[in-house]
Amino acid sequence: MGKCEQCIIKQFNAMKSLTKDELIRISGCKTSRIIKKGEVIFEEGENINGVYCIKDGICKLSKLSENGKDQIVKMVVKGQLLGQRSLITEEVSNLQAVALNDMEVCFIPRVEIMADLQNNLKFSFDVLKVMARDLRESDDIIVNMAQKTVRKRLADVLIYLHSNFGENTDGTLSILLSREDYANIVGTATESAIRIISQLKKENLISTKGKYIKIEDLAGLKRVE
Amino acid sequence: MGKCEQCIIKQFNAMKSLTKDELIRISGCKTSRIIKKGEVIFEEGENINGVYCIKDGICKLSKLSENGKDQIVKMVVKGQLLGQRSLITEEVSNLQAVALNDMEVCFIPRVEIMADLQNNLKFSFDVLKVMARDLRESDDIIVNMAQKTVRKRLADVLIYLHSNFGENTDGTLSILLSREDYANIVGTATESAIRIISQLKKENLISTKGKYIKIEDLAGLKRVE
DNA sequence: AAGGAAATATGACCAATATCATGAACACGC
DNA sequence: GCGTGTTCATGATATTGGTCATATTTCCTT
Repeated sequence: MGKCEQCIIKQFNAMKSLTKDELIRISGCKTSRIIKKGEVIFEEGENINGVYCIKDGICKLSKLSENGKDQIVKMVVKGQLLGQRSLITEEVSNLQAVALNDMEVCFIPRVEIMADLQNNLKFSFDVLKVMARDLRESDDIIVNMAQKTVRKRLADVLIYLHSNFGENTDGTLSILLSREDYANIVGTATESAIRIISQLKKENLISTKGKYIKIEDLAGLKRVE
Repeated sequence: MGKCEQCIIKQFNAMKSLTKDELIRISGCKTSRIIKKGEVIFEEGENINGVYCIKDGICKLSKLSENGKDQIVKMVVKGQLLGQRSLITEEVSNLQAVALNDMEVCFIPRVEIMADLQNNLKFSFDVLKVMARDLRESDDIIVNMAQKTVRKRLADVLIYLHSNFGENTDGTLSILLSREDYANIVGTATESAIRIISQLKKENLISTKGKYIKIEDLAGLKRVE
């Protein structure tokens, strides 16, 4: 099992602010785990009891709505921490986490992370920064949900996925989502998402290869209203 | 001007975790201010340069959408701090703040609050807790925006205002919002908000006295789908 | 108290999106 | 390779909500 103090992944999250001693301590109590695509990492209402540091892969965080639909509220990727909020509010998770591809994660038990949060000011301030940025992002999502059409939101998601997760060698988006996932991100019916994807295809803004989507005209996609 | 170390408002926010010395220092550099109803506290894109501690009153935080509509993302009330996020991300504000009634606030300059955030662990952890809870709330708002009808969202807002801000002696909601504000909270056209309010009135779930709204049948309002 | 501006209210119509139905393509176990 | 379930696709139709037009009421100014 890798050692935290030598792990390069921590560069991308607040754990870079931990001291060498703290990292060695964490290293001794963490557990590594492989999570397969589609596997549930934790459920809504579950006591997470710690934090996941994502060494590789991507997962979706979603919340079940009263109408039975899952709303995806965030994607958490390689380099980020998963589960901080519930840790800090000391409540069960309000979200479900599901792996979107095969993942490699380290799990750090609650008590260990809490000890550092309450002793290492630089660390807790770093987490604070991440949260403040998340809140800003949430504001934007709320505004988009409230004010933009489904078509515009879907175009935005494609652009977002492209700029954040990049493309495969054939130019398709490297992150593979089902049409239902797309619907659950923009908050619409699966049929509507499919319909709009077909439409964007007809307008030559994107193309599809099976489930894979390729952006053909990024500038055009940005112009979608 | 009041002294922070004796101010009871701090009980309701993270400032309760500051030491007496820190409070005395803050007290010496803070400025008190009365803000009239409708007045802008800060604009989107403005450098806030500090934090407001709300001694009395309520304000709305909104963001201008590309379609020209203002989306209200949060209400901040007596006892809470305003402007923490921008302070922490060290960016200009992403939101506009406008007073919904006459307010009394204390403004604490950035450097002073930052000093405490970076020296007092209990204080920064308390702010962290508030933010984690805000994030949780944001998740709920995103899900509601994405999955619920305007009618349901508006009913929810009325219930929220009732349970959070209470009622006047005549039973009307103590917080007075324009129909446009209601529209900007639920993310709809003003006409739609007006229409739905009229409809709820016809169904005897609420009644109105001028701009004031009174909840007549809370249980019924909760049943709205 | 009068006049005018702003907020509230309502109707008519249209566009966006949901829902239901059905079929085609694909994926997987045997 | 063959069913069989799942995902993708598309049509028909219903519903929701947005936009524009126009009253009506409220509120503010003078």
